[in-house]
Amino acid sequence: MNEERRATRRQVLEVAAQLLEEGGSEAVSTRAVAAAAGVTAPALYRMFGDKDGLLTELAAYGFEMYLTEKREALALTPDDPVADLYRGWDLHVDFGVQHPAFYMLMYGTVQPGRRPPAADEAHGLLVRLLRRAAETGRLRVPVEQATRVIHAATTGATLALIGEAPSERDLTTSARLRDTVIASVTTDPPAPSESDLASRALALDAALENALTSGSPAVGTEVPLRDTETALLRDWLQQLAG
Amino acid sequence: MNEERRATRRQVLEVAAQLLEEGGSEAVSTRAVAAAAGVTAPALYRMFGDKDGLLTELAAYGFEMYLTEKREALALTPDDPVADLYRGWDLHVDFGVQHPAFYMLMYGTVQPGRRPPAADEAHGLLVRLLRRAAETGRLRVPVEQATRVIHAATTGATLALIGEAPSERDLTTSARLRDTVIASVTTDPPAPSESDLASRALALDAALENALTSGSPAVGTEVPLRDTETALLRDWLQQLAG
DNA sequence: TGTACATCAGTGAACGCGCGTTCACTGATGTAC
DNA sequence: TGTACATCAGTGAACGCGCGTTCACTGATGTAC
Repeated sequence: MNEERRATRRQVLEVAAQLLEEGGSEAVSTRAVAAAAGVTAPALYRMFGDKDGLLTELAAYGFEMYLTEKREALALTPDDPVADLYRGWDLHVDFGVQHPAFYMLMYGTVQPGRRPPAADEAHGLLVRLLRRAAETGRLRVPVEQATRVIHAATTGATLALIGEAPSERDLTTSARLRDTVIASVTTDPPAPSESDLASRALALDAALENALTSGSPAVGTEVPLRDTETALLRDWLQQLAG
Repeated sequence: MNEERRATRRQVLEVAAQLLEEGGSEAVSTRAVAAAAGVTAPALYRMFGDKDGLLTELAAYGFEMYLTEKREALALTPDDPVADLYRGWDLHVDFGVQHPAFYMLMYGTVQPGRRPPAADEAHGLLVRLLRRAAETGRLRVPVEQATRVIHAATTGATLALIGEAPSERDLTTSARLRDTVIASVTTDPPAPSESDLASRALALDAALENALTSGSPAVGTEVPLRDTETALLRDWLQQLAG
């Protein structure tokens, strides 16, 4: 009954999630989870290996919850990737405020240099958004830099909100920071007449990146240059962008 | 021997600080601190009340350390408060990177709506800096708003840096965010010819705030209006600023 | 179709540990006469 | 100056607890003949 086992596992995670939301990360002990889920301790160890395994899966569960909650809102705007950046910011902050304990499990830095994998997935989501913006020439700086800046600012805004008592929370701080930061890495839609060297170089670079990393080359995605030539070209593009 | 007791207390805090820096907050248990400091458990309880008392004093000790480290760098620039904002940002981030465990004790949100008092003191430092900027007409938004935005962005940048492995840390992210955010709340030095309504209104408001809250009125700091008049005036100033 | 065996998720019970905290007591210091 | 007493920081030892984890075992399920 593989099916049944997966259901039990799922239920254990739901119970753990509830404990986390109600009592913070301290409330999530192997014993508390096992007891609340009506499961014996060794059964839990068989499922998740050890406590760390449980927490990792719990973080993944939280990320899945995030995606489920925001599914429809996450639909991409066809021709305005920058608008998606604004929406992405708000969804991120909103999730953090709604689920502070989960957010801290996913984004709270426990040890220097160690990030939970769920945060990586969320990071990937942001990178995809920014790559799309770069492809349409809306990015003023390289994707990597934009990612770092937006990530730092978003988590800062969210954690600051979480740290405040619910009564004195002020969402305009997040909105203000959002507008400032996103504006600083994006450009207005380029008018056909004007030639913005930097953003066009970045747009081409993003397209190259995409073509090189995507598995199966579709029409228009083959790079007809040699590897060394491509590398040199991308180096020049970076220079034009800088 | 009150002197001696204070020295012991100090030494216990130093030992606790060392444990914190080496092993993170988990390493700071009452037993571990007592043992490492060569003190019995009840002695430690007599000194700090309970574990929470110890942690609170430890956070305060960390803030004191911050001030000591940065003492000379914190000297204010006489006529450019905005430059001080830049410097303050860098000092903050630098401290966080140098002392991640302390930083997380001081700024890491443990429970929603609860902030350690040491963070309040650091917050006060920022408010003072911004009030000075407002007084010279260099602020584009009210002090309160500027504080929130800068605080969120600074902690976000610092925590992001701490979360990265030391090898892949990139200080330009912090610098970029710093420039963007500070520029968004400040203005260039006002030229005498142009009359920037908003920033002048804010400058007057900041001066009023100062005059009202400072204990002993010095020359030029008395407010000759009635309370209700002052309140109305400040309301108008806020409107002009908005 | 029936029996013998292997696999393995789950059980009941316990392991040792480090934790925060507190007990009854000691012994040094300061104070009053 | 000397004695009696009060104060109180510090001692040695223990409290009970919840923790992560593991033991030997059961019993249901699936597989081979």
